[in-house]
Amino acid sequence: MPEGDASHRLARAFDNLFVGQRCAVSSPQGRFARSAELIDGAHLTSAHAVGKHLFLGFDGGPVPSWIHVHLGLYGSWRFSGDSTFVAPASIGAPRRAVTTLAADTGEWIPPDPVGQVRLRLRTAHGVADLSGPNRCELLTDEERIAAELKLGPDPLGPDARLAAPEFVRRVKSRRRAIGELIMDQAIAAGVGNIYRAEGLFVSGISPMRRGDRVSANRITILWDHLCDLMERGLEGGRIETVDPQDAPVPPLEGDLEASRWYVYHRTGRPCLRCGTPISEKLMQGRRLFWCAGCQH
DNA sequence: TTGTGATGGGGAC
DNA sequence: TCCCCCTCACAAT
Repeated sequence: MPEGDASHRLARAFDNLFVGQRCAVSSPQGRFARSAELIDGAHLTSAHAVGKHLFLGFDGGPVPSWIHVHLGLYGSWRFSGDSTFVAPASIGAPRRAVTTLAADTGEWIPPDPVGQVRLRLRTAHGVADLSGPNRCELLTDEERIAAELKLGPDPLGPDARLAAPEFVRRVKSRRRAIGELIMDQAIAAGVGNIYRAEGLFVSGISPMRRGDRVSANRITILWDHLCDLMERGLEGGRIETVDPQDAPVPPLEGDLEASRWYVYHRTGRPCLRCGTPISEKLMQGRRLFWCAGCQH
């Protein structure tokens, strides 16, 4: 259930653990078997993310080959390896950690795949198992570029801060509610349901306000907040948006997550800033949360 | 044991 | 707007 912070964290993990190494590529589940065979044994040469999309580049084939992964709602990667292989147990949707099997010899042995593993990448030191992706496919370089061109500016992309005017332009040209717009990956790549709710709250913007009726100045502020919040999520390894200054001390009873999010999953609870009960409704089939007292 | 929801997205109407 | 896909943890029974 990753938003952009998770895919960028994944790109970093692959950069550290796999780039430059020869990879055994397989599909224990079978659904990616035909493609896996084509790049099995190739070297991973690059890893990068754009929005929620992860691109892994391989050499060795007749044409440049990319594995394109989008985790969707349920997808996740699970990592395990020897002592030189330092990675989080998993990134993406919640998954039980894999118990690492230590052989008597002390040598690392790849664990059996757990559950439905669409894709396994293995080096001499560790494995990455992908399960439940929305998308997992092999692309040519041309196709990879086309996929990236469909996406709007990424708050975690290179020079993201300079992209504010482009974000303003894309929002201003639409009449749809800004809460819908910023979930559109062609308008901002990487923003999902949590960053939508939290970004709009921190910016004081009502999710229902039409894009063309938000001032350029406020849209710029929203962009900067999205950059801030998502950088924090990327570095912290989890989405946390509440400024320590706003965190209730001691934490609110029965609201243990109170210091993590302002509005997301806090329906009916008091706003951490103004006390107004947090509102909820469906927007585009997704649960939307906001504070009617703080957002206009 | 069954049911349900979850940080997505695409395609058919 | 609805429907379908992908997977699994956790709640409800």
